[in-house]
Amino acid sequence: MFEPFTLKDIAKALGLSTSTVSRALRDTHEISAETKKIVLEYAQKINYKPNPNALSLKERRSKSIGVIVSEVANHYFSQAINGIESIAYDKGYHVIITQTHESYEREKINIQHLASRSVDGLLVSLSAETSDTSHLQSLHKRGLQMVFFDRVAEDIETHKITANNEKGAFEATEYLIRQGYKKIAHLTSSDHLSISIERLNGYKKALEQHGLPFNPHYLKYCPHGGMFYDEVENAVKELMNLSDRPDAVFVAGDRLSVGCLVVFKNLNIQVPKDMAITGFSNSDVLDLMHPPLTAVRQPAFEMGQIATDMLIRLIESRYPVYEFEKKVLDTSLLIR
Amino acid sequence: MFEPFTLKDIAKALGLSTSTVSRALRDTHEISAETKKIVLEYAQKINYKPNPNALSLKERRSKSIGVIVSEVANHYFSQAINGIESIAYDKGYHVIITQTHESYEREKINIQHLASRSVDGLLVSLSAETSDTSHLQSLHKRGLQMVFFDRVAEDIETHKITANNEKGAFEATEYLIRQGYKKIAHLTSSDHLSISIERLNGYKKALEQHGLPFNPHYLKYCPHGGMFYDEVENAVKELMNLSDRPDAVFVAGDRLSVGCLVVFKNLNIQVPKDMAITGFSNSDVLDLMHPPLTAVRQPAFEMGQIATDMLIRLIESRYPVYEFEKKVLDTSLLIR
DNA sequence: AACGTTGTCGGGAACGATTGCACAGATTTA
DNA sequence: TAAATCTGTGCAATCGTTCCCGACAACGTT
Repeated sequence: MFEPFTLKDIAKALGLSTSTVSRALRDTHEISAETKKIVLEYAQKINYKPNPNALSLKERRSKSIGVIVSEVANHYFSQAINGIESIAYDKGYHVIITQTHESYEREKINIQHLASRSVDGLLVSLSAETSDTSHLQSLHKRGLQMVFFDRVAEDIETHKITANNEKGAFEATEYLIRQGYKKIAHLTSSDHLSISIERLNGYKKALEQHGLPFNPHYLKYCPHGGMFYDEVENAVKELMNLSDRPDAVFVAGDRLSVGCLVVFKNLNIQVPKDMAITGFSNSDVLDLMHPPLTAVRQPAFEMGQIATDMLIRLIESRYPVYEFEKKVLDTSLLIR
Repeated sequence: MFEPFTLKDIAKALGLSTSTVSRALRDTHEISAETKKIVLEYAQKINYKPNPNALSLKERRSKSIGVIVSEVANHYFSQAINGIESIAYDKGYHVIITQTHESYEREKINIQHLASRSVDGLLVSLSAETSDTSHLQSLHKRGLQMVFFDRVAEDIETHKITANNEKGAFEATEYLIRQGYKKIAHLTSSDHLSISIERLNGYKKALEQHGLPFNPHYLKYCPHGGMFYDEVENAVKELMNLSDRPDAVFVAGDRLSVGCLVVFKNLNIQVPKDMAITGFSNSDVLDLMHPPLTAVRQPAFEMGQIATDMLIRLIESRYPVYEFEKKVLDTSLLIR
């Protein structure tokens, strides 16, 4: 069995009390310089580390934050996680990552797990299936701090950080229009996700501004965020079988963009001859793809950093916070 | 502040003692059915969850395992993590993921952090920079259970799980040979990594078996596992500047394979006209790449599952274990 | 000589949950 | 009827750490 050293071990070895050892290690003024030196040296020698569970129990906080994302294999999220870790480690916080795989049930379980005292706060990006946020509501009401990033819950009052989804979607759609496409479809995630709504708005606005009609048949949802291949394939097939078949598609997510290309390939749909495509994606191998994908890129790393900074400020605030920020960062259109 | 409910809260509300409440929740025989019912209903109502820190302190274990990988953005690792989580959750373990970004220093810090009592065991894949494993050795000697996967430490006696790297490398190299290439270079990670050594052996064996000489100038290492673009670019440039320039390259890793394609593209090296390429990769978008990459795929998900199962068996074993397994899983060659 | 200061240190309670033990009251047994 | 057994519950110790109280020297002051 793995038995780390405790204060008691040091105290016994040095013939002191645990309180003296504790104080020596915390560099209290009431311990003599000589004792401090002895204790510190011995602690160093055996590589003593305080038991974090005991500390958490005593301090009633764990110095760790929980992160809920749909998938770490998603480039947007893995970049955001890197941003999260960069800030959290700096401020002495541990990061616990959990994945929902876009499942509402999994999200509930993960959040319950994280909430039950082991984390001081939550960094949340909702799953595609989630429309009811009461599991988060109740925890938030009871005082668990949380900050939303990317996929935010409108009905929970706290800090939020998103990309400028509407503008990004507008630019991507406008790019397709400028390329000469007139029948532009929109493939997106589930309809209740904040990012879906905003991106749809940007898409509609671009159509409107360029005098193109919005065709409801051109709008396809994937309620599971493209987690299942069939879901994407069916959506694409429905688009292709329309009598007034679209000539381009604007895709609203990282996983969907890749999934869409795979479906096109499998269905032998030539891009961009049969169908042009542009979409949201943070993949770093976009220009290696065939066909290359013109994409809207979100500042994922920065979003992770900002969200973490906001959360830690909430956690460490000595007074309750009633003013909440909603920060919106610009996307960039990578043209290929 | 977020103050979860405790046994004391329930006891006070119901006019019982904490011990009675505790026993009622654990369904001990010595509590009357009536009391149990009252306690259970109330606990359910307020959604009581025992404080995991208090439990860890008492039980002297945390029911959580730490995972050390280089990057979650790497498809091999993200798939392995999914395998790890699938088993761990089933058995009631929490998973804490940390990234080294191929840095030895970061690896040491992460492992120290995880080890200091908060995890019951470690699932380790070494960073590219790591050659000295004494930071793991000392913890292992003191009884912290660990299982290595993919990048293993030869000098630590415990369970290990790897892909059949030698065979995979052999097949990939042989594939290039069968395609008619005769001057095959090898781009790999740092020289001390177990996977590098094994893959190099497979590469050499394939050359030998087909009567091709091994040219040391065709062998290029990336000590940081391709974390820096320059590292890969320099290696590739050196290969291209050789008087007897290679006509193909076998790449030994996921990140390197992608990195190599990016460099080729930036240097305007046509694939496979100027240079053929095949390598280890678990990316799910391989056949969307331009050029498509014939790749050796590792059973990442299964490796994660098996490693986790091994680790949990070690953790929960009532007797010390002295017999250790080294499990080797076959790779598959995806030809494109 | 009696008192207050100051500098060092130890004792013990607390954090939340579990559990061996004690004990009251009810029931059964000798 | 008294003793033994059984039920249901509470007390207190424990895990490792911190921190409030004191204890007790060795001083300096009056």
